[in-house]
Amino acid sequence: MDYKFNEIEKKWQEYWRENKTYHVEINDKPKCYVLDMFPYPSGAGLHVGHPLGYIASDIYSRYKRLQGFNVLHPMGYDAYGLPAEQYAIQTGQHPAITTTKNIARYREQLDKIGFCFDWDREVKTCSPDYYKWTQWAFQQMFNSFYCNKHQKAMPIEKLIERFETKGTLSDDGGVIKVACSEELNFTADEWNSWDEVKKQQVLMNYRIAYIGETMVNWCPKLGTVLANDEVVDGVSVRGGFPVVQKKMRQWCLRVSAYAQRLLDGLETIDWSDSIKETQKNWIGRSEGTEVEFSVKDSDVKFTIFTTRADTMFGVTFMVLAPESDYVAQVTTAEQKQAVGEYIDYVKKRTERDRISDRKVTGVFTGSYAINPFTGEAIPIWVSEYVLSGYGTGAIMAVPAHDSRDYAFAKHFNLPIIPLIEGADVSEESYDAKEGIVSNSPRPGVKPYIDFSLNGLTIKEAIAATKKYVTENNIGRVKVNYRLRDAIFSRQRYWGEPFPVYYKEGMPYMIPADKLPLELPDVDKFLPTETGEPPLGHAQKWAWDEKNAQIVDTKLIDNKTIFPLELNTMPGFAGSSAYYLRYMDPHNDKALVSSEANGYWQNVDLYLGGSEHATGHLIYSRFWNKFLFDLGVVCQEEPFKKLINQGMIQGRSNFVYRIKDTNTFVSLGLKDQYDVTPIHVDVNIVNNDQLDIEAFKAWQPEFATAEFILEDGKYICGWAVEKMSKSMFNVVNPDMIVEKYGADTLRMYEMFLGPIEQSKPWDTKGIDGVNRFIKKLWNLFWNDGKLDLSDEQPTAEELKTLHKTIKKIGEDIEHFSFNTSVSAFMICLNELKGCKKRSVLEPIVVLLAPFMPHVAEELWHALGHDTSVCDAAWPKYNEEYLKESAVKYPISFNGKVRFNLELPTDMSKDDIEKTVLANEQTAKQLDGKAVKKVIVVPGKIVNIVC
RNA sequence: GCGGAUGUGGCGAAAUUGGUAGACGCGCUAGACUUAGGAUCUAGUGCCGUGAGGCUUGUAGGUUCGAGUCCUAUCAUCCGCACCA
Repeated sequence: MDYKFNEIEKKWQEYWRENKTYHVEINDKPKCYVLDMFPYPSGAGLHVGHPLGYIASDIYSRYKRLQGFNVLHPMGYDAYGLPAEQYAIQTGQHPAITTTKNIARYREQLDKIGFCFDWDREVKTCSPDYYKWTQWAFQQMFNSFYCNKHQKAMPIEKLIERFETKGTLSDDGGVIKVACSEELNFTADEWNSWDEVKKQQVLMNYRIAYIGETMVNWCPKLGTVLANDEVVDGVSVRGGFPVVQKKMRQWCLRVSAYAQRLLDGLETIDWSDSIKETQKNWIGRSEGTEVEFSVKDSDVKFTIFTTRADTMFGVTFMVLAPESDYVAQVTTAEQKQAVGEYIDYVKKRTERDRISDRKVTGVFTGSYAINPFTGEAIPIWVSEYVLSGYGTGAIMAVPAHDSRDYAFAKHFNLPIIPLIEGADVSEESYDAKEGIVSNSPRPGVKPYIDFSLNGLTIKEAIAATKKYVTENNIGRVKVNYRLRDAIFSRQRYWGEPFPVYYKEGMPYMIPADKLPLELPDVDKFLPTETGEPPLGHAQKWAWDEKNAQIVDTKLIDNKTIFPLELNTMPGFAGSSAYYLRYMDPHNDKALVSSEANGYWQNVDLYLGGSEHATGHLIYSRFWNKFLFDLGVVCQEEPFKKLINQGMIQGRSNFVYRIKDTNTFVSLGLKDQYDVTPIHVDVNIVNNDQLDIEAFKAWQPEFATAEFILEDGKYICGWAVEKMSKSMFNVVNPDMIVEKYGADTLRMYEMFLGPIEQSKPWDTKGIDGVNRFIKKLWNLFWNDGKLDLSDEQPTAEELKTLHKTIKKIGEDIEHFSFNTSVSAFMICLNELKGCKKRSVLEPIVVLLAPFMPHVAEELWHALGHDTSVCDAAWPKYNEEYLKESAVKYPISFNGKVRFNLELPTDMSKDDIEKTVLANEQTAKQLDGKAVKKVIVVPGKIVNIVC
């Protein structure tokens, strides 16, 4: 019987759909949650790289199910975002329409591959019953603040109560420890005297979702702000447009409050080292000291941050960031013009300029700071190499031990004082954190304070300085993070609307029972002429506070009818908690019920690309931790284990046209001519051999092409490039499915190599996998009928079977799917046409995760009337795996080696005797006296002579 | 500059974690069956050498009876962070 994969695949895909084979509900079995990063449905459809991760997770899901787990394996769409909107602007189509179309196309393509998704749980981030919960979470963040003492988010009411009774005074007499944008200090009386607007302004300083006036990444071409992870090398990730820094009022999420927990959490989860490292870098924890400096002949004091508190005696100048508020305070009248000019110069420079040329620039403010350790007056400079956004935006410069300070000192001729014994700073700074401190204070200098670091190691000196600074109240120990708050507004249309209206300039949340606030229709998607976001075009986009409803924009009177927020949320809003929604997708009372969350807990296995390391995977963890603080979810980390599948690159093919002709020369002969390589559609090339007729038909200009062949063939050149339409190297999964079947596609994608590695797609080799499936298939059938015997298996057959059961199970647990495919091939070779039911039936179950359609067909042919998905994973028996003899490598003084087969149960003494009695051993020994025989049990025999 | 990962045949890759390197597949060679072959089957295939034999896991050392695997340097490629004080 022929292997008619398209009939089989169609038949079982329908069967699974009709029988709801993959539908899951909470039951009393142990759970397993296997999740793929949901796709963004672009217009291009899926290429062969997209399903790689889906196939791997599908195999794992099916395996876990066969092992008796209740497996949640859902799929959905991340449907809001910039590309759909850019497309809408270009084509005039509503993004909702193109998105719906794209989703349908994705679904069609996914269905052909035979995944075990529970489609009843599908989510789309752009559908109102989904984004209701995105908006809800945002409102919870607005109504929360982060308490650093308890290290968790708390209701803002608690903070208000506190302000009403104690202001910002904490129990220990300091300022309350809460995450904020700016440290405020006020009494209860002051608080109580303020009006509503002032109170709201102050609260904004503490809310987890807040409006902040911050430097943002503004992308003029896209007409929107972007988050830090959406900008690379000064250009936008989407589109590659220039990005400039601009101060704007924006919604922000206080992700930075969670920096330490985001860092600590990494220790508890099973992710790859590289992605953990990437997140650690992104969070950028740095432990240091803040030290207060006063300005000479002035009341101004300012604070610097340093990780090298041991270098206090080597400070020779101070540097402020150009954006720092201190600049205006310390600039003297004489220097005012120079500083002003410098700041104008810095403003003109973009992020990109700064990255590309690292010129040493700066200007003296005219003021001097007093070093609290030496009493010296040291000049205060302004320079762009100090960043306003990190630390305090001000540094103490120690040119001897910091290369940037060194470059600055050399350029402006400032003094350099080495502080480490033996450090030579004549050519470059000594940045290493190793050595013994000296010159602290310098010998012969009258001590300003009674404190010395001389003779200590750097580590000890840092600790000693911290202690001194803290005790003498001139500073404090401080941990800084590079992680910044996430900017949460986008001046775009195609995103979640904020459930917010404005009264007297302050934002208010629309009532929770009125959610979702649905995205209104607009006729233009471009920003309005006034620079307002596209929602400014909406006809009905005002909030009637009294009647709690949306009304016509024209009615806004700012008394009872107020304007609604015009910005929308960014792409990561909808993708931050979608894994929770899958647990309980139709619940309209809660994001997820506590029953559903209590059962499914969190994601056991998460598969997706590593490009989300500093975006989605940070935001999701933050979002989940916030919901954890609220008590909405029971697990602090959303994704227990993460696997980053590699990218599938394209393998492009080239033809070589002889210059100024329409003649093409085959690869092997091209060096004899002056040729231009031209990308050719990989779909008309087979094993690098060009289908000449198809090529002529491909594009009109090639219709009359002529060819110089080698061995009667036209051989194409090739290169590995990104898979993209413009390279003509996109391979579509449907085409593979059509030609070879879904099972072959699944097996082959796994066979390509380790799941985490990036690799080019190369259709060469797919025949090998296809051949395996055909051979396997033919083993079962004869003359269109199942043809298996009930004979007992031989010891060899049992060994092969049990070896395979063991191997496949271990491989799946270790996500080593490529070796599983090999193991199946070896198994088939070893069985040598064995047609015994007792051997083949368990193998069908082993194959079910990999090639579900074939397995299902065979399973039913074997007489089962339920799905193979409901079978039990076979257990292997160690008994059958025992070797009758083991091959021992034998060496003589490490020089000569050969192998000897010995029974496994032999004692050490017997092994020695047998080895020495062995003919080959005797020959090798050649009369030499044996000094020692070493036996490492089960492994090796050594003879020392 | 800091950090992470990877280097094995013509190609994709294995290697029970320190024990006969190159499993399995592709490709290639020869043969069989075929009107035909982009079908199927059989055998061979790391490199050098007619040969016995020698060499071989980026390079150079080291530990070990024994190293692809561990240690130390070094080179190459890829990725993340980066005037972060």
